[in-house]
Amino acid sequence: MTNVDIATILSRVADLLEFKAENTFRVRAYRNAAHTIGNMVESLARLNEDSGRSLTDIDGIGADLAAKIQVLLNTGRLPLLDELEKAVPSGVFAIMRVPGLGPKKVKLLVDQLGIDSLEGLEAACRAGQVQGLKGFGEKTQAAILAAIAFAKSPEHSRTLWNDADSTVQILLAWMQTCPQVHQIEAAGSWRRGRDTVGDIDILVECDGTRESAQAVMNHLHEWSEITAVLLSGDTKTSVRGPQEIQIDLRIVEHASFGAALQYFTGSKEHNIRLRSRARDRGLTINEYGVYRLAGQGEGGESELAGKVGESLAGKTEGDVYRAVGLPWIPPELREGGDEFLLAERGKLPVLVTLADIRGDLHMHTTATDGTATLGEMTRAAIERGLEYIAITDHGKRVTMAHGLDAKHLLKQWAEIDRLNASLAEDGAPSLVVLKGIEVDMLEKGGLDLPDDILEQADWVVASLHYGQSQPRARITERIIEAIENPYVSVIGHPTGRLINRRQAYDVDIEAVIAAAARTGTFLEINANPWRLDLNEHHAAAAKQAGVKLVISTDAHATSGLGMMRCGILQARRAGLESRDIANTQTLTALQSAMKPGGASR
DNA sequence: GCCGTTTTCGGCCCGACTGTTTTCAGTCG
Repeated sequence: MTNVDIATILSRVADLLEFKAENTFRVRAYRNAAHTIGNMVESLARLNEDSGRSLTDIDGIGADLAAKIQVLLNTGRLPLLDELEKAVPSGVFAIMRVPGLGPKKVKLLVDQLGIDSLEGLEAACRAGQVQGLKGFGEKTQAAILAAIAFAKSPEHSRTLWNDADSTVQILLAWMQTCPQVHQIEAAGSWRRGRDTVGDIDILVECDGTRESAQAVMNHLHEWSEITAVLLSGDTKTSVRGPQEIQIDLRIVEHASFGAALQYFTGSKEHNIRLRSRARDRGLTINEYGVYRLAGQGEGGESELAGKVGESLAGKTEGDVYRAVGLPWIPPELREGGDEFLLAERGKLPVLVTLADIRGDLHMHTTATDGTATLGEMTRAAIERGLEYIAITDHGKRVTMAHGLDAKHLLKQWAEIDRLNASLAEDGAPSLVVLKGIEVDMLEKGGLDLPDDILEQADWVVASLHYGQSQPRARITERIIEAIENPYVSVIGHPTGRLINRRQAYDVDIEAVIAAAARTGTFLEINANPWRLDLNEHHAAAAKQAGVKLVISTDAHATSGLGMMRCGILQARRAGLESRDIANTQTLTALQSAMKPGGASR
């Protein structure tokens, strides 16, 4: 039973409890636990074997959940889940996912109309049976039909960060042409740098009059890319934009901009913790500012039940965090994990930035499946201000990409020698090109090029492209064998996931990290927006184990070098600092940090 | 169901928008 299995079961329990209209805080407890466990790298099964840590040491897991997880680990089943599933029709899950339908409304539909599937719900709406129910009217019934149709149409997976970013930039440019917009920021998961983005959240400051707010919202509605206005009130509107992505716009005044940016950036879990912290201090935080709780101030009683008096903070995010005794927390860390502990102790990491990066150590050319020549990639790297790059075309196993055999590889390396010589002609070279290769871990074990060739390389990326459906133990064994090869510098995209397209292969990532730590092998954060592999949780675990990471673009064209920023965001979400990343170092420092026996000794 | 130098019981983030309502519940983020 893996962490993900356990998280899935706890999450299902939460869904079922929610449907049964159980205590919302009980539901939240199950969801929190599922969220925490799903993101943990350390396996619960193993944690259990070690007597060092117990389940209740995990934040949000108390005696009851610990006992239930123990039962799951021992038997693979959870009696509570079995019991709940007997009582609730299975189609309820699909119905609960229809936007606009929550537990209360779904329960009414099930109890009153006996609906137990999405199809049943659609039929009932068409027959006009829904609009008679208490709390349901004509509009609700129509909205449900529209929501079902939307849910059925194309795919509604989350958008890759890089794609969402394109939309964000165009949208911001459009909104800035509106004279009533004083200040504008994109927030939400885009600002937190998540690998995928669910919807785009935009925050606008205007002068606070109703007319200005309406003008700003109208301006968004008039954007040519808008296909539907989902809702529109006094300070908030939601629309459907390019590729059906939802855009939420919120309008506030100057004095509230920081508080609103904090609120709108999230995550939800982070905000719940921040606001709880405020409560502990006799304060309350909303998107308008920080206020003293009623009855807590020294200035006498107030008629208001909640906040009293003037806002104590709100112009900037820093003010809001300061009001609860914390330093400003970078958006990438705001996931409701250990960021509060770190902030409180003054131990927040100084996160790596794009400007820290000196080299790019994974890219392809026309020699295999790239679209730019060696010379073109080199020029593009110089234009980006890089100090060194490694050319890492595919080894021969990747036949689809015309992978290089030893003869062709040596020919490319001779060409690189000549290129480096010409770059150094006028004194100090502006850029050094490393002779690299991306070797493949073969299905039967071993690599697709012999050691006596790899020995001559400056930089060796080892990746697994084939035999991805082999069992966990076999895949893990292949990767560890590569890690133990003295000439392998780094493991490329270590889990093989392609976001929204392909699951990661089944690998014991803890064992891979341990082997990398033991041998001094680097692990890659592949900056390609589809990959972002290692993910933030794995990268954080690698750092914890003392492994150095390399952020590489895996560029197949000159434009691909620009994806470095996506890898940087991922590294920042993992809490990585410049010193945790090998390619923030000078080439000399990088080469002396490479593992003993490595090619560049 | 979790959690605690104010609490081991009684709290648990907070507000906008909509639709169906004669004042608010449900949903969402």
